[in-house]
Amino acid sequence: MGRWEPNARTRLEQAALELYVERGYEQTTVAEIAKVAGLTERTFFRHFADKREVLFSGSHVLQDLLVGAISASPAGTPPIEVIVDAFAAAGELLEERRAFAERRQQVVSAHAELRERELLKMAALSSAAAEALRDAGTPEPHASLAAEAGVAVFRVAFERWIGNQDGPRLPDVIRETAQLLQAVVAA
Amino acid sequence: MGRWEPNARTRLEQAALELYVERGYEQTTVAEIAKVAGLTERTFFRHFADKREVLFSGSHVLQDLLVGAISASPAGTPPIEVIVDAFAAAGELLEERRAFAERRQQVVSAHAELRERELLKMAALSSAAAEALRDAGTPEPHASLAAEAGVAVFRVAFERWIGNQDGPRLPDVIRETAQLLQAVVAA
DNA sequence: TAGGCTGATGACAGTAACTGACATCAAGCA
DNA sequence: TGCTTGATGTCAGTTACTGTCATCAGCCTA
Repeated sequence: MGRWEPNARTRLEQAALELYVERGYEQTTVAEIAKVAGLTERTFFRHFADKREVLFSGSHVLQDLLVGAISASPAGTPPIEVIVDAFAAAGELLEERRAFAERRQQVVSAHAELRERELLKMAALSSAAAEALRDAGTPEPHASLAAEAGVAVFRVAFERWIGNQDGPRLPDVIRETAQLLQAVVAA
Repeated sequence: MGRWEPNARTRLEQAALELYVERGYEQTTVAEIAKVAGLTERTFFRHFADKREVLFSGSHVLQDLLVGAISASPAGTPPIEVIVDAFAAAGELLEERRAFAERRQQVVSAHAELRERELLKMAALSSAAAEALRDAGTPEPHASLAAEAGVAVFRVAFERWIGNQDGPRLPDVIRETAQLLQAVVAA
């Protein structure tokens, strides 16, 4: 056994979500989170840049998944198709963690500070997707537009999915929403 | 003459932008901004919710313009057309304030905290646009999708416009970008 | 096996964003 | 003339976040 309990980072994440749910984000201090995790405030800030970031460690996983899917798509596929497929693949991950996603989303959407951070993560997702598209040969501004369109679809699809228990699976909602976007934009 | 110099709010905004440009956002304290404006830190926080917000008072003007344009559009117009026209109209405002917009954008894009806030304002713009579309009879999720598509177009168009001195006017860049989106999504 | 190095943590002091409570005082109104 | 109002100042307090130094188990190396 090591000198310290393992998984400090994970313990902090769990403690934070727990407390944010129980008593709200603003009413929770970082010192409390650290204490529940058996650590100190200073250690919290060694693992996370700020009080918000502790809820967003999963976003880089999503981003890697997205970029990987884009890079793996066969050359010559239209960018919008590449993007929608990639988001559908990433959506699979969330589908598998639906209970967690729901719990987390309830906290995030209740606090402007956290919504802000989520938007920043989405913007990062969009930038990364656009870069992956450019690497695959799509020029600007088409790459950015396809990436932004993908994020728009994801946003709307996610909201429909999260608010509709027992509804269709997220990847399917994403594909369906993409078709709707196509109709809306074409009109 | 009143008891205090008038336009406290405007003075704070100008002082803040000035200092953010000169020495950077993080290196500027709210106390310094207030001092330059001839006020105290406490008064700053009576006018603006936080250190970021002082750069974003213009966003509600943009939002009002956008919503007004949507509401004024003739019934029966396809939502995407309504949205693009509305953003083009809003773009006219920025075109007229290009020098200011450029200066301000240089500060905002240099600091993650400020980019975050800008994304929140964009999200608010999207929500307000979607609501205006719904009021005009467009059902969900079409209203949200059209609004998100509009924001996507605006984002890409704004970036192209700001980075291209002597290029076409913002409203024209917006319309052109909208056509590109249509092509990208249709593909 | 002794001794030094490393990396995660604790302890502690400090800065600055933000808030609540109360005081001030010119202008307008009764 | 006196009351109310609204924008401001003052001051004390909380908490997010940072810099710095100390600690110490496990590992590596001589």
